[in-house]
Amino acid sequence: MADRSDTKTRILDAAEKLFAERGFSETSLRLITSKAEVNLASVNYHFGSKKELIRAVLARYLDVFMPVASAEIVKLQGVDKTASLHDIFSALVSPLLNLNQLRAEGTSTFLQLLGRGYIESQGHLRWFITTHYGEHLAQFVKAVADSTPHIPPTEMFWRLHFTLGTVVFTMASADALIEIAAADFKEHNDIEAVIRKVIPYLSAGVSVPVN
Amino acid sequence: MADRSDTKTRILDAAEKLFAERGFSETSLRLITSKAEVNLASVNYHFGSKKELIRAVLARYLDVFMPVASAEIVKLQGVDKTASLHDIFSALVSPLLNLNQLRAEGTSTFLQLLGRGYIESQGHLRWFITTHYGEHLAQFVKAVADSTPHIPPTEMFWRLHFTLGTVVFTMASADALIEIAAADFKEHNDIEAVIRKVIPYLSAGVSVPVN
DNA sequence: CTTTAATTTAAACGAGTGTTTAAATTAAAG
DNA sequence: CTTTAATTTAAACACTCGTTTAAATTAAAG
Repeated sequence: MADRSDTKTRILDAAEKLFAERGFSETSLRLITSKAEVNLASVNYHFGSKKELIRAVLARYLDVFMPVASAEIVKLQGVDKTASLHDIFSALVSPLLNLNQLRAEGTSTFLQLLGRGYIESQGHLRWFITTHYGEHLAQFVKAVADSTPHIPPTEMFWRLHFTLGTVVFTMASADALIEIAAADFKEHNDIEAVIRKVIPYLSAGVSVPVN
Repeated sequence: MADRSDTKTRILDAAEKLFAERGFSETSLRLITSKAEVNLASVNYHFGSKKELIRAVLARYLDVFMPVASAEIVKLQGVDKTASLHDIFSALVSPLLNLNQLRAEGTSTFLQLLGRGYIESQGHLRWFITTHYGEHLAQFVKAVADSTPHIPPTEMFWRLHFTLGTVVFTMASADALIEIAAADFKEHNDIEAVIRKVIPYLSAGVSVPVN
């Protein structure tokens, strides 16, 4: 097996790019394999099915991001027992930006994939993420809850989903929004600028007193 | 032409229900016409294409909602020159709930359709909404901007899109979230409860001072 | 070198999609 | 009643999709 992984990698690289910019169901295997310059059948040979390819694309990022993000949260809580919401969200910025070292446009690709995943999937991706990375998610949720003891758990449930919606939608359409902002306001942003804009918004929303 | 509109209405009713709960591209014309108990070809006969059917489904709600919402904003600004963000968002609640008188489950169907529309559409729905209801949207954006003069226009651009993301994502998955909240927290919500929960979150996020 | 395993390839399969057509049916107008 | 128009119907069209198959090719092992 010479470059057995070469074909796999070519597929993953082409797939993640296309998935991120057009969504999963709008991206056919024929488009992926033609961009990757590999045979159509090689997807099913190496990954089994399109569903498993989607999971593999996401796992390649999540396996890197999740442990690093977890470590940042732990580190933050070690330093500051009463970390603010803003601090907690900010702790995720460098793990996110590190993905640009993993692959070009890694950060925005990952965030867009996450957005697409939550928007499109009828369940199999939600299931995949929560069963494979559930402990990390639970740890993050706990950190957020501890930082805002005045918000009851049931209210926090809703606000975290509001937050998920904000992030997911913003990231899925980030490219378009950045373009519009440049055209209408002559303000040139990248994905990091968007992340830094959204954090105060989320922090304020999650922590606003009830009633 | 006896019940010419009957077939059209049967199609619209079946389509909006299916579109709201499974999305546009996941809903085939064959599924719609079988639920509506009409012939497959009648969709193309009455609406021309699937795209135009989608627009017709949305227009049936927007034509009712937009003028009423606009009127509420105007009324609010007449009474209170310095209406708060919370007031402005709250002014939309009764126009939204009025849709339940238009059709059963009207409010949640409309909000879910809006969410699906913004999430799924590759542009034609965004274009349709902004060109047909642009003045209403501009009026709403102005009201929000006037209520928060400390937020510069370019920052407001981003925050309104964050808001759109929150609403759209929450509403598209509202049914699932309401179910989970009932199962996990024994808290039974309807669409109105969700709307009332999201307003403080949005208000806080949009108005939080920059830096 | 020969054998065995892994991979790539071209082709086809079967199912699903939106749309179109032309005939049949129903309603409206003269 | 007859003619004309509107609507409904069944069938087919043309296309795309993910997946499978079996043969050809390439790499690894003995």
